[in-house]
Amino acid sequence: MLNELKNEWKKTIEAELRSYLGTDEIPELSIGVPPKSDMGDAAFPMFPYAKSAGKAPALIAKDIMEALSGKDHPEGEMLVAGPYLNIRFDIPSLSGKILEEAEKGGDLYGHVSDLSGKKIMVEFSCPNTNKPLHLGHMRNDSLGESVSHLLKAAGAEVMKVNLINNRGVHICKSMLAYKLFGNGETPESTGEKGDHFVGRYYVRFANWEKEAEEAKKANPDIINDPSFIDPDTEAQKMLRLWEAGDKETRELWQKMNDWTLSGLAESYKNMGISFDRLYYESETYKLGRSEVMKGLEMGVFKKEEDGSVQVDLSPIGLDKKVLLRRDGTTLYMTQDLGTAVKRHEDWPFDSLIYVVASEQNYHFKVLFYVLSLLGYDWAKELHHLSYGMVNLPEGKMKSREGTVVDADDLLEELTVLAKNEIEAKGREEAVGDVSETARKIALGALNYYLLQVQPQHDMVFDPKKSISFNGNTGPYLQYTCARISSILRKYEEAKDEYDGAESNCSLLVNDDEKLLLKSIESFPETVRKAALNYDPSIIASCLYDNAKTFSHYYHDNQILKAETKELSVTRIRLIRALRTVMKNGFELIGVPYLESM
RNA sequence: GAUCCUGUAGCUCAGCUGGAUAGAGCGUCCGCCUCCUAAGCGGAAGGUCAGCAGUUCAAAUCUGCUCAGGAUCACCA
Repeated sequence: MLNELKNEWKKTIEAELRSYLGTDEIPELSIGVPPKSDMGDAAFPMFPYAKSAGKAPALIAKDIMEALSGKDHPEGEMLVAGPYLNIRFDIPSLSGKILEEAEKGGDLYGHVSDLSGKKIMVEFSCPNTNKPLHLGHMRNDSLGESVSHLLKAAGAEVMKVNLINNRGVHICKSMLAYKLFGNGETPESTGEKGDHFVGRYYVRFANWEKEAEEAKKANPDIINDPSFIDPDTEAQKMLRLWEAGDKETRELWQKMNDWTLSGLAESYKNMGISFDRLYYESETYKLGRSEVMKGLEMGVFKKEEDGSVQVDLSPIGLDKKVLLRRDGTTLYMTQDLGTAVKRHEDWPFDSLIYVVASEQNYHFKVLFYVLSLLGYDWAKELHHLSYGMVNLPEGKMKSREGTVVDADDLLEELTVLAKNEIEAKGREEAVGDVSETARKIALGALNYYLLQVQPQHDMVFDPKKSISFNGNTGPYLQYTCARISSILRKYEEAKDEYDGAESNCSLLVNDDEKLLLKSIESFPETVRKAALNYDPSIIASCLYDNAKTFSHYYHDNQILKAETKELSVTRIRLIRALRTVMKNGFELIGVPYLESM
């Protein structure tokens, strides 16, 4: 609505400028926003026309305003602010329409149709089955889930997929450690969550490996000692057994995978993450071979003298890449090739988005190129949503140094903190289910924290300070929304008192009310921008601005006991529309909505 | 060495399709609960937007170079 108006103004002013300057060739007029709301709602700078007019920008602004004021022009009031020609819209007269849109839209307000008819697959998470999730995975999961919601809100049909990395030598490592040191214990017998149980054996292997290294360093001859077992050699041996389908190895593998996966499923559930389809690397890792063979026949790949198959990447400024080992076995790249092709067969998508850390930029650049060499025209619709690392104040998280922030632990700690807050404020009764509310606050805090940073940027997480419930945080947004809900509840309870009072949008005249109206009006535009850029941080900052404005508004103005009943009823409409925007926005960034907190 | 990413307040981050006085939160200091939830609100202090040069009427924003940090460049995944 406001955008259309701005564009109409732009065209009108440009037309006037053409006749003013006596030429059709004028620089495009840019649309800005004045720094303060009392300066108007749209700003058109006149600088670019100063030279050809031979006049100061301020004078041009004045002339154009005078010229236009006698003519037909779009809705709004012109004012000159130095070198700018500003337009002030009559927000109160538009506010009825704005609120109606939001009321009509309801839970779907903010949804747009830019991507309607598009089928988009989003791949994210992709855990290993040898350890639990950590903070880095959480950023991936939050992003993947949020982007999926954004794409749906933009009209797309979305398929969320996960690729479980359940094979390879790293998986064998935890299996081997369990086999040697496990003594038959199980998650049930120790009372551990399955993924943590298996993860403990993965760590056990790493320690064993370290001990063996030291033993070898102390006594190089030890490798000839028949009683010495080299961990890495042993793990490789196990991998070969696995690939050969050895019954005992496969059974152990199956058992440990199940343990991990049931643990991961619980974590996903707690984090509000879900998938429409799971792919398992054990089922996909061989899929790429026939694609590579096809490429060989097509002549786009080359068989080297040593028997390996390689692709020449010089057209995209890179070196060479092996696609099939000389022994004919497959690689990560081979697997991803096959998986992509299979996915397109399973569900012919218009676009596939890989949510994977920026460390793998090279891999995806090559993958997309190779798929295009194979003649898949959908290869150009593949996107790598590359996101930055989550670092600690002292640098990278390192499992060896035990600095990895475990996902379950973090969520649990936050839940306890939230619970303490609820109790400290004496809100147990108001909140109802304390544990459930605490859990939702924790989740809101975490998702908001992870999503407020632009995906591409690395971020720093300080376990001691980072997650707070005050200020620019998820709980602040939840709190603001809960206050709105509280007012709306009270209004419903005392509705009789407002009988006969009609809402009158022309009463919404103060600055905060105008800001909120503008934000409500532009919410669909905000969603569109976030969806098309795969960037949830745009939603996060919009919601934060709203919460901030509302808090200020709330502090200075009575809603239920405004000067007149009419005004109260109108403000109720405003904050109800605001809650719609907040709630719908929450949905997009994984912040649970709370009726009360 | 090559390629890519990043550098904005003490810390964590916005702002970047060039436009008016560079914004938040945390932390520090000072105020505000007879009032719809103080997980709140207001105020103060805090900046050479890494540096240099260029393009432009106008540069945190675009270009180049320099410096600093990170990632990648495996017949690992």
